Amino acid sequence: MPELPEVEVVRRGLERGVVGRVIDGVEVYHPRAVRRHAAGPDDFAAALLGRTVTTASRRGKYLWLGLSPQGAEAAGLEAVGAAAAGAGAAGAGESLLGHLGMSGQLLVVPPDSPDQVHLRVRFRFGDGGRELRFVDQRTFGGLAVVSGADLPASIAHIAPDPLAADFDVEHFVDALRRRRTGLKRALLDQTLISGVGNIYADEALWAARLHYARPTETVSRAEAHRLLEAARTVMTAALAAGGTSFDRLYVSTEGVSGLFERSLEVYGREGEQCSRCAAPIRREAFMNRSSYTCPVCQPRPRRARW
DNA sequence: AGTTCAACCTGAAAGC
DNA sequence: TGCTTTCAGGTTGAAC
Repeated sequence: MPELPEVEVVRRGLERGVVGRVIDGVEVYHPRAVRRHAAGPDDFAAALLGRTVTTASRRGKYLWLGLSPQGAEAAGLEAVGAAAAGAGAAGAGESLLGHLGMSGQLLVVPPDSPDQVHLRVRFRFGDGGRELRFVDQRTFGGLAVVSGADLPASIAHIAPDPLAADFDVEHFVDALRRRRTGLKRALLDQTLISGVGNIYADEALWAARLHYARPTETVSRAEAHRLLEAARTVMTAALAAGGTSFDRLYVSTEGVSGLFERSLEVYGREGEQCSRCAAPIRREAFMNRSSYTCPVCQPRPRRARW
């Protein structure tokens, strides 16, 4: 699934492709895609009609589109201005919140382009231009209209991500060392640090020369800083490359794959040589998925914790 | 209260 | 060839 860099690529595409436009048609083809919208698919569609998309935001792997106030659909630009003026009030406004899950895509495509096999929701716009389509093979992702524009209340539990301006490094270091779990489990816990998934967790741990089973309480402050810096470096580089695409399940809003796969050091490289020490990269089962490490650069701790 | 794990899905690839 | 098993970028809710 898309992790922070991939979701940020999509957010930028939405900013270019749908901000400032008026939604004038919503079709939900699979109710599971809007299961987080408690009032159901019909209410989901009705709540969006006539509203202007004002902003495209992201925290970790969640993204959301700010919506003009209901009933302010008359003129697109006017609505944008009204929403911007009201954005100062805490908790005000509504948003279209989305998560891509393991296989979700948000595509901005011409209305006459053929429907994708796993098309779940279609959004048409008043200008008759490109549509927004939510496509999701496995339906782990989803969309909902929620309250809150700055940070929707429903994702208040998600921690800031390491590329966010408000990420508090010292708070993260303290919170990490207070945990009683394995280091990779902590990295994947979106309430501690968000945006990191299985790929970038393994890449950051390799770059910081730390093993995933290190008990968090034994991680020094310096090691925690090193790990965070590694995560920032690898995700920034991945973003510059357009993200990581193993297959066609992750693509940008334009349908373009990312190129970072070729820069991965350990993830998906079982048996290949570590670029630092030439030892063969090892793959192990971990939390019903896989972890990739260099057995030499990242020795297993004597006291390991999964 | 903090931590862990099964469950939610579809499809491609590997195994037999 | 075809059937079965395994695996895939994630999150939640409930159990411990």
